[in-house]
Amino acid sequence: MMKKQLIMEKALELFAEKGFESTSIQQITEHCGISKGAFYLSFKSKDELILALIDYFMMKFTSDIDYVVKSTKNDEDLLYKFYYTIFNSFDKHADFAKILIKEQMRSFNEEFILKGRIYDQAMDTIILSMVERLYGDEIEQTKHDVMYCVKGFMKTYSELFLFYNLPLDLDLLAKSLVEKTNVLARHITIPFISTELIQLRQQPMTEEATKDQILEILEQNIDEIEESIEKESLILLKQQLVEPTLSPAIVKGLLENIRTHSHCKWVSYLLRNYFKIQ
Amino acid sequence: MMKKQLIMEKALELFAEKGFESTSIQQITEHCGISKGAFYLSFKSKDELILALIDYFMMKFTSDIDYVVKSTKNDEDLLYKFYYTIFNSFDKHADFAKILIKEQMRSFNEEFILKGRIYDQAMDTIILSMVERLYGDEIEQTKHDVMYCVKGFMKTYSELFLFYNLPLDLDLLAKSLVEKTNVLARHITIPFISTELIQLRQQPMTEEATKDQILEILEQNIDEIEESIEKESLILLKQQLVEPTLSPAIVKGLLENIRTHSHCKWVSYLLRNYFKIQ
DNA sequence: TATACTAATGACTAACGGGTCATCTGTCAA
DNA sequence: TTGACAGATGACCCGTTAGTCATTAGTATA
Repeated sequence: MMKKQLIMEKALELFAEKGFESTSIQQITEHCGISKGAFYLSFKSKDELILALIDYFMMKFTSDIDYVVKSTKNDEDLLYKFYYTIFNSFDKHADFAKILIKEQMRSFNEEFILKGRIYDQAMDTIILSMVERLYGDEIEQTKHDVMYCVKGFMKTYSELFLFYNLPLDLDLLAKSLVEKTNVLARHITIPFISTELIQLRQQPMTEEATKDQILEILEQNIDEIEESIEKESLILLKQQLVEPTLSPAIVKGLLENIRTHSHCKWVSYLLRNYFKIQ
Repeated sequence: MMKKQLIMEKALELFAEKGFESTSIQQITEHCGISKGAFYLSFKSKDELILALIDYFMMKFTSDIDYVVKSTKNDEDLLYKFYYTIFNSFDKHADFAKILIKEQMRSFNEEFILKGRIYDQAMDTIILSMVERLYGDEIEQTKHDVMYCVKGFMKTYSELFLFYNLPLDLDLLAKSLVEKTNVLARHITIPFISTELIQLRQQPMTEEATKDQILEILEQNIDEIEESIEKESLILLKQQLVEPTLSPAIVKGLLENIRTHSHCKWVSYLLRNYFKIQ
């Protein structure tokens, strides 16, 4: 509802400025112009608010970038579109990007770490698939290093405009990083990150959303939105999940119908992976 | 004195685990086996403790790496030694490295930001001088990008072993990053970070230690250490600062005398820059 | 032993944190 | 006008925090 949105927006501003822990509920409610009690009508606790924010934006980021990678047919454009989309999202949602970088590794809550790792690995998978597609078997040995460098570029270069308020030339930044990525991928020969290392890193969890989990989110989404093409698409996708009858082309079309709907981005991402749709 | 050292060491462990804000004085004193009052005999406040820790380690890191870069004559070894030294320091002082990365951008205190920026820029200067020396004028346009990528590698790759407890092959890591750096420096043509951008980033402050500031630290150091070659060297260097009479060779020798003394690393770094000693 | 002085203690304060709940307000149907 | 009820309020609870200070323990000197 309205209130929840307001609180999330206003809290985000404060979190970006001072971090989670240094921002009190008092300050949030004052910034919203509501009472303390009203806050607890929308969220059960401060942690729930934080988790809601993380989920909201990370689902957005992850599904957006996954779509860009999977839908771009031309390999020539792929890297450019990838970087452009990433930094454009960071720029548009600068407040969240800031807290993402600021709070990245903080371990004050088990659940936060788990959430963080899940999205981190989703991003790893997306980047790795892109790297494999672009450079093929030739870089089998060094692909994880390339993936890791791409992540490094993302984080390092985003700090430049997030924390120093420097003017951002998105086009130049993307082109510059495309070149750097290509140069690295085509010339490096000494891998540091081996497959074993990656597996060790991932050992704590390998959350693959199950059919039931997707179904649950799907039903929740259906309840939330009003009668529309999107709602119909969701219902059809739900039936397809329970009992597959439709052709891949139809499924892909249905997914396209819901892709841009802000509430359905995440379920669209999950379904794309579940149905193995490019 | 003894107590101060104990508190710093024990606090570091807790900070690395839970962060500054989530660690209370109570917990620190319990972990030290001392009373709360005893803490305040050594430090005026929690902030003073944090600043002392930052200064202690950042001076160490910065002066160590500066010395390595300036004292390595063979260009072939330079990058390798650079990366090796950095990651070795991070590995040896993992607790501090963790809080450095965790708390990097947190802005709960103006003074911390300033401190952070000063050391950040000192590191920028060191890396840039190394890049200029290794690759010369050919990369005039892209040198800042190369410098920034080196910093990115440092941060990104250190997370791998700091937060995932993965086994670390220092030699392989250094070799792997040397290759990556060389590849980037020799092939990239599209600069993103221009000189103007760097200047904009640095505008808030360009702390160049003045003669008086160095003198002050020098006197403090002289008071702190006992009669020894190091103390004599410091006194001679102080005289040289007030009234230059000694030859560069002698100054260099004196600096070498104090370089390894843990209390003098920072003043040695400042003097090396002041006297323009390679 | 008496004195003087420093090092150390921990009960205490004041402030602030997240979270609760009795109370109030505004609206709408009867 | 009355009653019912969802939405909103903020005083209040209780735990925790940084920081203080009167008191005590320990030790060196006379």
